[in-house]
Order: sequence, then C-alpha cells, then structure tokens
Amino acid sequence: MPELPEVETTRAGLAPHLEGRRVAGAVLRRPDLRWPIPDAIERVLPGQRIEAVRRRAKYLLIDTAAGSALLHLGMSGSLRVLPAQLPPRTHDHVDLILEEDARSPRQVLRFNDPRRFGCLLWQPHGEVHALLRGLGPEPLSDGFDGDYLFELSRGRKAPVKTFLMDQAVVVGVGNIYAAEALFAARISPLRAAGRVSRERYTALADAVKAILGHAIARGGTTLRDFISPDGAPGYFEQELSAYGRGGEPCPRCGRALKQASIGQRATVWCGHCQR
DNA sequence: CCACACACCTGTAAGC
DNA sequence: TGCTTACAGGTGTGTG
Repeated sequence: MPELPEVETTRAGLAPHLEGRRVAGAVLRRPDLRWPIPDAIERVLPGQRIEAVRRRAKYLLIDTAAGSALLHLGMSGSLRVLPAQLPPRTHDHVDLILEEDARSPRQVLRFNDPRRFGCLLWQPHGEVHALLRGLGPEPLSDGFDGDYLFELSRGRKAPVKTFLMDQAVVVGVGNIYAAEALFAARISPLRAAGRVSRERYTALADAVKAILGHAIARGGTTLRDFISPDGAPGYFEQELSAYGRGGEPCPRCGRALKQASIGQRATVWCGHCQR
C-alpha cells in the first residue's frame, strides 16, 4: 500500500483517535520487524500522552513528551485503531494499548505487516533519528520545485526516474507516482537526470505536486471508514495512466505503453509521448 | 560523491 | 488440482 499519499492518509486517519490520549502499554508479538524494536517502546512510551501524529517522508511520528515512536510501513504495513478485545490476526506484530477515556472503550493501535519491511523505532526527545537525516524536501513544500531539481541534477547520469525516487533528492515519490509524474511531464524515465532541461523539471515538479496532492485529497475521502475492517486505499487504480498498464494503449496517443525494469523497478512509459 | 546490485520477507498470481 | 516461479507499492547497505 504505502506511498506517500497512503502514509499521509494513515496519519490523518489516526490523528483524531490518538492525539490527547495516553499510551497504556505495548504488546510485542515478535521482537523485530525490519530492525529490532527498541526497549523504549515498552519501557518509556507507556504512560506517555500522545501530543501529535506527524509525518516526515514516509515515516510516521507519534510524539510524546519523552520522545517519538517512529514507524515506517515498508511495502505491506498498515495501522488500525481497533477494539482491544479483537483477537490479533496473522502478522499483527505490535499493539500500542490506548488508555480508555470517556468517549471510547479500550482500544489498541495495531501494526500489521506481512513482509516486515516496516519498522518501529524510538526517537528520544530533542534528537533526530539517523533515518530522518539526509532526507530531501517534502514534495508538497515550497522548497521543492523545478529549479531545485534542475540544479541538483546537473552532471547526474542516473535515469531521471531513479533520481526522482532518491529520498535524498525528494521524499515520498515511490514507484507508482514516479511513473505517473514522468508520464504527465512527458519525460522518458530512461533519460539521464542531468540531461533534462530546467523547463521540463518545472513541469515534472508541478506534476509531482498535482498527482500527490490529488491522491492525498482522494485518500482523505475514505477516512470515515478508517476503523472499519476494510482498509482505505490511498490511490485509485482506474486513475493511473501508466503504472501497471504496460502493453495497453497510451491514454494520450494510443500507442502501446512500454515496460522495462529501471533501477530494479518495473517501469511503464510511452516511447512516443515521453522523451 | 555517485551508480548500482542486493538484501530483507510473505502473499498472490501466473505458468506448467 | 498441485507445484514452481516471478513479482509486488520501500529503502539501507555494501561494492566499485
């Protein structure tokens, strides 16, 4: 599930259920996900009041006075707020037990992740976790634009798609949205990043903002069902122009979309419209 | 500094 | 109907 819109949808869905509530405990059904789960999750977090639920890149931060729980959903992770008595299912690796309050019965924040590429870490108050250092700007921020991409890309020989997906360049552009943004900007994903003009990078940055912004807005429309057993998709397959459509006609010119592996990732593009 | 291959793990769909 | 294989939305690490 998770590209940036899915993570932002998760954040927005969780925040009203978590903010202001106290963590009563943590249940770890295994000691690790991608990395070992630190002691602080069991020893420091319980008793803390959740002040905010934030997002940086594809990381979620659950802020307390003592520090922040740092979560990443990897390829297959999901978070849900559920009644505490609901028995855990396969791959429900961690529960953060929420202290009951007047408005709700006892609930847990449950982390499910079949592939376990996700993580749950701890960032002490006042520190910035190593994983958050060296990240590029948020794609929807003012610091991300065509000029930024143009200047940073000079001399780079990697394919522009690889460049765009580099989290040190800009965060949150995963495989789906990289394909979509390059299609919208009519740039071939194979083109060397250093050989894309300033004008075309402006189109690309605009496309990234428009596509991610749209997907986040759409994800937001399903938040009402957030606690229900059905997960809320953050993107809509029928709205994708290129991703997952290799061999199908290009929505713009009708020629068959090409598919190949670029940087070990499946990539779809139109050899006619994208140069 | 940059580019690239590989690793992690499980579920699902396609192929035989 | 099985068994095998390829592939999946991410990203840190190691190599050259």
